Amino acid sequence: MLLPLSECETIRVMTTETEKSIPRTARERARAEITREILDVALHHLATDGAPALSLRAIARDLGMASSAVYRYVASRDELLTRLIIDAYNSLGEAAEAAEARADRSDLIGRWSAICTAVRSWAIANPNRYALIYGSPVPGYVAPPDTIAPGSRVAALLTRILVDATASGHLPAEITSDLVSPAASEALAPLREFVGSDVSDALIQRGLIAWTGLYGAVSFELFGQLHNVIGEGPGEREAWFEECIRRWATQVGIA
Amino acid sequence: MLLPLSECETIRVMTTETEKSIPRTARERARAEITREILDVALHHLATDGAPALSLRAIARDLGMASSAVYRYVASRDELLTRLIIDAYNSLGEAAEAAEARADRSDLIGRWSAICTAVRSWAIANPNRYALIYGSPVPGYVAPPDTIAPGSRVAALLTRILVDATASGHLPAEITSDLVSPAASEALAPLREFVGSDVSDALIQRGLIAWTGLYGAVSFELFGQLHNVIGEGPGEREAWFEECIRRWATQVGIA
DNA sequence: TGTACATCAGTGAACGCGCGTTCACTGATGTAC
DNA sequence: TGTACATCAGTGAACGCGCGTTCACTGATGTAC
Repeated sequence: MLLPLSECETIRVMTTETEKSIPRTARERARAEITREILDVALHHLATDGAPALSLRAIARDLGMASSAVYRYVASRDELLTRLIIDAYNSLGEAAEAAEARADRSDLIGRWSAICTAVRSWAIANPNRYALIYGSPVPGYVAPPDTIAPGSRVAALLTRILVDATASGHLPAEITSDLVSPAASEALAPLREFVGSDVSDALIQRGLIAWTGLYGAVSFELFGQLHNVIGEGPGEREAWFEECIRRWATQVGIA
Repeated sequence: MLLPLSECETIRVMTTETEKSIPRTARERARAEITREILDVALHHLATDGAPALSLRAIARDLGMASSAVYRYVASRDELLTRLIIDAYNSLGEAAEAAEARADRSDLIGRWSAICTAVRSWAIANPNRYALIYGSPVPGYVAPPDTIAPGSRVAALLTRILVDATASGHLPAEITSDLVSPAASEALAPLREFVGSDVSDALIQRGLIAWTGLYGAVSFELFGQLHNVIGEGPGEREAWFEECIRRWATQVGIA
């Protein structure tokens, strides 16, 4: 699910100008517009009924066209799902990137916090899109490789903080002296290719736990696993999440 | 999703002898047997095709009976789902309890580790059952209150370790002196009722993060989010998970 | 600028499938006298 | 122990629904001369 950091910059450009040159002919313009409409309606169905209930016929119905006409724009239901997945990853990635960009570069904890908060906010605003990318996989559906790059955007942001933290030289001793078992170090090989060689195994491992912890916490909240665990009054969930952020940041030595 | 600790002991008894007194008449015996068969076939379908594809008609077909006959044993598809959910929670809970019981009572880290490992092993052995209870909720389905108690069993085990850790007096100073924001403390109120008043807010918060982290890690592994992140060679995932356990345990002050 | 042909969007009917659930009915099992 | 009645399991047909996908076709838009 990850791409080397070096390639990540290009992705951002690619995805934002995904609708490349302005369409010339009337046909091309109409095509782009209707494709957009189909995706919008699909997104709306996704938001209200969830992915399993997503149906090409229902989309066609909403758009007032024959169900067969949709096939001029979308090859199959699976392809539509793939587009929605990529779209969701990009939407989440953009939200996180925008939030992180607002923080001072040297304010590592501020950047960390901005990302976590953005992920949670986006998930709450788009529960079904979140479930689509981070919930249980749809049985029988296999995500094509095009989803990998968009799916790496948030992770890339977090990783960059670890790199910067290492470069700053301010990491606490307990982390710089911390070691990881040789077997675990080996298991981190794929990530190492992504992160580069400056960051220590221990810090990678800690970052990884924070990363899985972030999504674990958001998923639990979203999927109802925190009922009767964390209060649901105004601000309570936020206060709790703040504490989580603080602890994750401490874990990776930037708090 | 949680029940006061005091009530948890009784649940264990309840659920293990859920098939109460031995059925007397032939009819009752047959009924119990066929109900069992229906659940078994449902479980098998769940394992191979996942929850969304679960169908009463398919189950009837496999059992060689008319589709309408299933309704003598199961009120509706939703009710069947509920039974499978409860069953899954109990199966997971029993696995975790059994593993934890094998550790010495005073060996807190051993108990902690046993629980985490049991959860992961069970999830890997039963991916669709895991997805059923910890994956994205089925749109339109609402879990009835009967699922709460079985769903609390693992959490109860972890909580008891926090209680014992507090009672032991061996918690490191950084935890006993750690504080949580007043707002977060308030948010923890529902949990506090579950845990009792001995355990500090900070420790509850840390336990909570470890808890969500555990399921976050297992979900990520199971749902394919760790592809190209953690190596998939023999023992690599296990080595990585061991490190996670170690860090979570450190977080709650028992490592 | 005008015509001939190719390209493409959209239609409507059809195929073949599966699903959950209900209902009137038959026949076996259990129970009370 | 035997009979009369009630209970229950299981059948098969039906209702009404929705789905993904294909295909031959019409009519509009684009292109090359």
